[in-house]
Amino acid sequence: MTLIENTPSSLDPTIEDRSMAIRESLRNAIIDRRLAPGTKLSEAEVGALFDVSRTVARAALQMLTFEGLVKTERNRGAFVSNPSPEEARQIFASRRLIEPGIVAAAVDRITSDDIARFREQLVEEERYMNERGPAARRAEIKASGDFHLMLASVAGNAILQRFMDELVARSSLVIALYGRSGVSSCGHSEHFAILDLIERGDAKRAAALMLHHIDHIEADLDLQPKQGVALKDALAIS
Amino acid sequence: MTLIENTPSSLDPTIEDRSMAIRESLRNAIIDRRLAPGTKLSEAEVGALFDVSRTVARAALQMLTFEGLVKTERNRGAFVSNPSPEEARQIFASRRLIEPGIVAAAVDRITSDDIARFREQLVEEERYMNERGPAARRAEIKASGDFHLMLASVAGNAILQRFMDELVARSSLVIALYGRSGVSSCGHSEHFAILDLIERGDAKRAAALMLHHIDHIEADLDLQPKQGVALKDALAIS
DNA sequence: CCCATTCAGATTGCATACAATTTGGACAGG
DNA sequence: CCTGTCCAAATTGTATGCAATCTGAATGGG
Repeated sequence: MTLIENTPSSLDPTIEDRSMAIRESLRNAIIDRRLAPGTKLSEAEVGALFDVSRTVARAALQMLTFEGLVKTERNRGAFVSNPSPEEARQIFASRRLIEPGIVAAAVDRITSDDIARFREQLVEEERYMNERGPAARRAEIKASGDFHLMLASVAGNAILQRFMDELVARSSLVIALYGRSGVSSCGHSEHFAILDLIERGDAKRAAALMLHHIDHIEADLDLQPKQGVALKDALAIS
Repeated sequence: MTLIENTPSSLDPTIEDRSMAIRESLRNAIIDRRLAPGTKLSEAEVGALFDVSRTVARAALQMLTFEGLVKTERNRGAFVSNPSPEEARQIFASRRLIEPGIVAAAVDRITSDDIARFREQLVEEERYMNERGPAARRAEIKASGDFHLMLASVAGNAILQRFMDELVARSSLVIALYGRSGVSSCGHSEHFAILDLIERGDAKRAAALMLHHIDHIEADLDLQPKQGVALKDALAIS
């Protein structure tokens, strides 16, 4: 019996669906800020870019719309989300609610292997911090978010992990729009401190520091309505 | 200038999309237990039922898949979700994390108008409780979930509200599969008690009671793997 | 009698064609 | 010059057709 299943490129097991692959690709482009908020994502254009029909491109855009990374207006098309200050506040309020619990769950489940992987990740994060240039900045933002996602993964709750996927991605958009300094420099050392507390099994302090950390991230934002956005929203409301 | 927009049936403003309407309809059928877990939802069948093409039906099923109410297997089709005991535990763990925070937020924002609406809702819930028959049971389950959703709506965070939409709907599926007594009778009185504490502004006790309430709901479950499900999962893993 | 193979029917995955809607500009009137 | 109307190009919404895949029963061999 021969293995007819030749598993063409199975690095990621979830690339069963081409629309899923496109979603991932666009997702990364959005959270990396290669696609700016407000950018139009026409079905034909996306389809041509990935060499698929509009049907598949449309499915990918629908998924991103569900995640809140893309906003579609009927008969007008899909655009990279342009979160309002109010949306930004809600995103961080949600994170304040969820992440301390994730940290507490991670304390109970984390292994020494996990901790080693976390340290590697934090070292990489540090490396990008010391580099210059927009590419390093993008990588730094991505790595910073990945810390929170790894934590969610260790916590062992697939549902919360999915919620965090969404919240971290949308946070990245918010920081791109309203961030004062790109990335708060204290964030990185706080990641280290949180990991230390988790390693020591101090769930209470780890959760408290995570709360503090989220406050810091949000404090670095300047949540004033952007001119263009405000105008657009006003038109949408009237 | 005549109003060409004749707004045919605009009770729900979000029925701009036919696929959205189908999603709502199927969603209600699933959480009402008119569609049992495991039921196959073929694109052609759904399309014929709602008099749309497979394209539109497919979009609705994709949305439900994203919400976790439907599970689709590639080249096989979509089925009403059959949550495993582990999934059930994760759903309730998520609710324990999120709902106390929602209650606390609701305390700060609730108006006397809201409270009146809540009391109406609870009276209706009580009415269904005293009725007999499967239709009343379905209505009771729905009403019981609606209490939690109204709370999320009052809390004023659209993101958390969407998370709760998903969690409550999936909880309904879990209760249908693993519920010992259908609906725990103490749940209703706890709803009243929670509302009272919210009205008095006692956020701490209200949140604590909500936690207790969720524990009660989960305690009423018998989270043993169902035979058929276990077999199916075993095949999927092997 | 049991088991592996094959094949037809059914269903999904995807592409394409057509209808409906929006948009921006041309154009006529004030 | 400004304004309102109308139309054509472009884009989305939807239906449908074809290819790929799965399922389950019929069939032939052991």
